[in-house]
Amino acid sequence: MDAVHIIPSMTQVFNRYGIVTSPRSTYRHGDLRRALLDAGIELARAGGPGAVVLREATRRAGVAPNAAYRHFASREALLQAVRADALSAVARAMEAELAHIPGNLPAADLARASVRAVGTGYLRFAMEETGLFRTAFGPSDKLIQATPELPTAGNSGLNPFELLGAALDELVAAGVMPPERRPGAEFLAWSAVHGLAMLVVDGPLASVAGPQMAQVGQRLLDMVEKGL
Amino acid sequence: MDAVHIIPSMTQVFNRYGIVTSPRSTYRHGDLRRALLDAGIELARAGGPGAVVLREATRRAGVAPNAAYRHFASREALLQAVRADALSAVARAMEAELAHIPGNLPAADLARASVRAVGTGYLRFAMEETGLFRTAFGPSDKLIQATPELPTAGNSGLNPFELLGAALDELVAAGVMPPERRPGAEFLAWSAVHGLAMLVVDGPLASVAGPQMAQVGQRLLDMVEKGL
DNA sequence: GATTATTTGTGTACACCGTCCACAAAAGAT
DNA sequence: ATCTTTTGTGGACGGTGTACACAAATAATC
Repeated sequence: MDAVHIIPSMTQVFNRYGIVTSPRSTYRHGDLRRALLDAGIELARAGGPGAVVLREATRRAGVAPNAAYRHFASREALLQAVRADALSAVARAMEAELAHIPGNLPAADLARASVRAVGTGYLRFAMEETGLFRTAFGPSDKLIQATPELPTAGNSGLNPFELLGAALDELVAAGVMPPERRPGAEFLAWSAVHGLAMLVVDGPLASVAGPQMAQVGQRLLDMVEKGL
Repeated sequence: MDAVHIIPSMTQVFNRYGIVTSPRSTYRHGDLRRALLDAGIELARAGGPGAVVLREATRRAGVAPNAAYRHFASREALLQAVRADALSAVARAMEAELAHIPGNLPAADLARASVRAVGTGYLRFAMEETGLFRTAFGPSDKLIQATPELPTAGNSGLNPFELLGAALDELVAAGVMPPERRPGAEFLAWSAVHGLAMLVVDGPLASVAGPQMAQVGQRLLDMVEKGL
């Protein structure tokens, strides 16, 4: 099969910056789903969930608006896919933080450091990738759940929630946390960190706590560690 | 001035349910700003911030879409006013919870109960008035600040944040919390409670923690109390 | 290899939204 | 009684998501 075909319409294709996007040489796109997803991720990164606009994604992919519907049932479905990608980015941010823990710590300290690393990664991601963070945890029609089709895990194979759970398990294994406190503990820890992130990212604490986020974040993790 | 005038157009006015809304008997509305705000609040209550739609508010007020612009500079401005109202509803929910504290407690217990009441009111409001809660704390172009024009206080004259601050002050006054820990403590407490509310209200914990919200909430408040 | 079926694009169209502009009616000021 | 300001109406524009019909490219089948 020859890959070069007549362009269906000779009208030039411009992207939204007015720059000529090379029109596809084939009528079929190749991997439109991927292209739309990438465009969606870029939009989310820059402007949060509200910026994930179907028509704009198709524009960036150099394709008619309706083409999107061959790959996503709706705007919400595209957003869902972007969300999954953002979640695995959160997981990778946590893993990066976990990788910085010195290797020669006693088990109890290691466990505590792991919990902190998970929380710190979460907060760091919220600050550095605000758009993606808001997309990952912003309001959605359907709540996201890890499906084989939409993986939310990082390089370790664990998604953010599972990474937190693993760190808490370490805490129990190291004898730092009594086992009877373990069930449901991820809800508490997650709530604290998530709340701070949300309040700073697009809540009323943006100006107040934003600049000192690192300090406030560590103090919040102190509270979690002490109160869990 | 006679209040009854000729109706400018005899076309019947329908609201979106198809029910005939009595057309205004005067060309001027009377208090359109209030009517739009009420409509906006109702929309927010039912569907969160995204449901606050200018045209729908004007429809409910029985008025042309553009009339709204005589009272609100934009949709966002209307939303801002709704948000302020929702915030004062949060404050009232907290005050209702504070009012249930028995009056004969020792100062330390009273202070602790006050902090819990503030948190419980917050969580209760999130569960019972989800739409308003999401509107109050959802993403906004401009972060809301208490202005005389848009009051956010409850019956006590304090807004939610100030109510929390007052409760924490009690904690210090009663000797429960060392004074050096007081500055910034509202960020920590607020984060924890806010996070749980958000995760349950339109986050991934809706199905997991939603049903046991009361228990999880109290356990979260235990953590805050112990860890602050 | 020619014909058919299936996938994946395009084009047109609709309803809805926020918002701008010009105009008209009511109310207030002079 | 006239003029000015406020507050409503009407029409229009560009943006969105999405439904429907059609066309091109690929895959399947005889």
